[in-house]
Amino acid sequence: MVCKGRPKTFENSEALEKAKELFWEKGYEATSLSELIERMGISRQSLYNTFGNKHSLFISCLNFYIQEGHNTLCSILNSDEHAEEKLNQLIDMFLEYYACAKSKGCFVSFTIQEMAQKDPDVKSILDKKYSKNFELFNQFFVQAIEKEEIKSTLSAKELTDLLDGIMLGASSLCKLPNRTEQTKNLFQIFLKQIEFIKK
Amino acid sequence: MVCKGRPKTFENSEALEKAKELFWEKGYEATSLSELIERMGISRQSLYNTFGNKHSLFISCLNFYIQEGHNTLCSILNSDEHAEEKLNQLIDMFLEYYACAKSKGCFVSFTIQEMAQKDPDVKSILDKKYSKNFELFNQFFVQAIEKEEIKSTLSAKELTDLLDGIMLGASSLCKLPNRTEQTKNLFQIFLKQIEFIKK
DNA sequence: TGATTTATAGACTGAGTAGTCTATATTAGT
DNA sequence: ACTAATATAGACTACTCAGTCTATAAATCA
Repeated sequence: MVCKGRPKTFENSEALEKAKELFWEKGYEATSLSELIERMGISRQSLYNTFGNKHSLFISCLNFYIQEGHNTLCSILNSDEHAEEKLNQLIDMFLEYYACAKSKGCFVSFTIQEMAQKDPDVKSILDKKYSKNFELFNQFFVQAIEKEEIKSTLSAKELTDLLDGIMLGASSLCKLPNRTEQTKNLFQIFLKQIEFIKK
Repeated sequence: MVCKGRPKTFENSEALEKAKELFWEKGYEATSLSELIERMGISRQSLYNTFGNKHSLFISCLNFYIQEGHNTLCSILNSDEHAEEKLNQLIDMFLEYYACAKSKGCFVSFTIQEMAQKDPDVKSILDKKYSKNFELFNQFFVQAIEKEEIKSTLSAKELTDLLDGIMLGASSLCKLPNRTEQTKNLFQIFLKQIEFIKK
């Protein structure tokens, strides 16, 4: 079914991806519509037609980013690998994607700081994201302990809280200059909490 | 020595304090000069006469905040108490002042996210702040181990990195709704890394 | 070809921005 | 009382902001 009318010159998902990167770099307030239009490569009217307004575009970007992150997380944690391998993959992914290579930090962390308190929509999205995240990690640690792949003096819940907290900390730390070593070190300290059992 | 001319109707430090609170709440970009003037209770021209412009006012606020925090930290860590008591005071102070009571989070964490990458002045200030912070914590742990007040499977440097990381994480986490327990829990997990030795 | 529908380029709007200027108020010193 | 110096209230400027409007372009369908 082809539609009537002049066809769009862009893909929604590609434009959204570019908007996401700009908001990720600059935050909500510092990003202007002119910049968005330029970066997304679409006209002003097309932006409003397709994405509503600046705020709803931001919300779409945030949800898009969160969904991507969730998919990546699931694909790592739901594999058939040993828990140690999964954790290493998780940490490598985090360091590569968020923390070190580009020092971009994490869009969600940025948004927590900038928007969580003043924007109810954002607050609700972030709240749900972290609840879901918690469930995912917690389930992983519970199962890994049950399967006797790992042992720790910390409980599954404590390991979850600690990993969550360290990831949040790391995504701020990595935005400072020359903190790559310290950022990586945080995760090494986390791994020290766990004894891995190979069968 | 009294100066010529019409006297100011405000104290610099009081006005700065109020500006600091506004920037802390809203960040740099979302805070307008009109709001600053209103909150500080001074005239527009007085703001420019006394503090330069919006950017230099922000820098002054940031330095002011960092200096306050540093003083508090020093007064806790340089006391004659046992290391356990010092750590408890530190954590209580952090939770009370930054994390829980007001859920305001930490001005520095906010600024890392919003400004560290794009503003060289801010970047340099934050870099120095965290280097100084690291030295302070590291020295504390080195001495506490030397004095045999604490023992840990982690080194002084690792304890320092972990505490730094957890504080950064906590100051993001606490901005989300209903994360008080999880925020507090992070520090309890940290304390589990340490065995305290009473004489 | 002509009617209809959708997309786009770019002008436009009203509000708000950071920062400046001007006129006046309030002090100290002579 | 007059001068010099500083502070302040508020008008003003040039610009940018998010969002809208208009005219035109490009497609389908009859």
